[in-house]
Amino acid sequence: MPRPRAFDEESVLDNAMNIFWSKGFEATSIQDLVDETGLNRASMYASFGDKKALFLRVLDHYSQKISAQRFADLRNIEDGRAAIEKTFRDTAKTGCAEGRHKGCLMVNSGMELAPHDPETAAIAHQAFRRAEDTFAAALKRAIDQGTISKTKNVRALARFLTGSFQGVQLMSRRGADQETLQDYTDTILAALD
Amino acid sequence: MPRPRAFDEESVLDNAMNIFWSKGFEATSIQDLVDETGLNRASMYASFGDKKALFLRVLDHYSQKISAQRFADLRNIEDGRAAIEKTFRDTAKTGCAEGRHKGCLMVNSGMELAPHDPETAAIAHQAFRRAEDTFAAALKRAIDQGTISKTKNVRALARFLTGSFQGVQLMSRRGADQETLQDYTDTILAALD
DNA sequence: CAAACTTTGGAACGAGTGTTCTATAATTCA
DNA sequence: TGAATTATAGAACACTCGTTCCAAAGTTTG
Repeated sequence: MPRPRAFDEESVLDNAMNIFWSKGFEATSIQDLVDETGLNRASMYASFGDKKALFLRVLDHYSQKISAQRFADLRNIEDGRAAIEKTFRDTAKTGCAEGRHKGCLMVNSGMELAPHDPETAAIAHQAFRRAEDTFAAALKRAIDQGTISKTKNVRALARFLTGSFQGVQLMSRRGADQETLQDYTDTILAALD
Repeated sequence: MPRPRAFDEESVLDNAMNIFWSKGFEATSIQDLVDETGLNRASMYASFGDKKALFLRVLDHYSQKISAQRFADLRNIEDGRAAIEKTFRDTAKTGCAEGRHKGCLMVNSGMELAPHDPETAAIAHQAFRRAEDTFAAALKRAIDQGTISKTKNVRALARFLTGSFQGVQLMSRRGADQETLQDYTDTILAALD
């Protein structure tokens, strides 16, 4: 019965995500979103609610589409140590390859909003809690496989890797050069020995 | 001849710094600054120029007053390894002690503005380049003193420590609990072995 | 075809933004 | 004391912000 939508929700979220990712929440205006998504203001408010609600949708979209991909290898590669190494190497490579240095939306948003916005804080907290668990699982595999010493504290190491992952994303957003990022990740991975 | 200023420039910068530190550049309004510094709008513009100029002054102020203090031990403690350890332990302790989790203004600002503001990007870049050199100097001392293996790559390790330092600041701004921060820093320091 | 219903385009809103202006107050030097 | 000079207070500015409203357009079902 109703008039059908003229836009694809997924691609609108993609576009909105890229703006928030690049500029951050506060610096992104509704006008920016209208311009970049091609979507009309009224349609935006009708479909997604206000700016904050759209942002939370985008955060979820990012989590499912980008983060999931970033951690796919970490989950799927059977060799635990190789999984961790590939995750960091790929992250570092991507980080200094992209022309616009954007880092990771989840890290960026946590930094920008967490201290004053409990909702975003909770989402970011949960996301990295999950990352920590994923690292822990890979570490356990590696220990079972004998590529990491069983004397290591898995939880502490997982926290270290999670923090370091965010550190790499941070450095790449700040525009770190390839050499620095390489040294950084090499030393992170050497900490597994 | 002129009417003397009714405010102390240093304490105005202190107050302005705390707002920017807590809320970030974009989310801080001129009204916030006026309210918190007690300084009149006109006086603010006359003395510091526009918002961006004030922010750059604040960044410099932070660098001299806060950063310098944070890295004082790293420079001054003769025992290189102890200097590094104390720097990280103190940073982690401060990071989860403060009621309001603010992190490090230089890290925050680099994250928020670097991709779109060359000025801030350059200031942050220089600041952490200096930090890297300070870590490198401490590492060299430690190697000379025999507390760190001379087979280590000093530059790579310095870059790792600089990235990790920012990672700790990031985590503490995101509200990481003490246990996580502790595990994180312990593992960072263990990488020196 | 016509009724029902939703999206669309674009104007409009009030509030808040960063910034500037003007008049007044305060101090010092002649 | 009076002229010169600067800071202060607060109104005012133009603009952008996020948000809402309304009429017109479009599609589907009866």
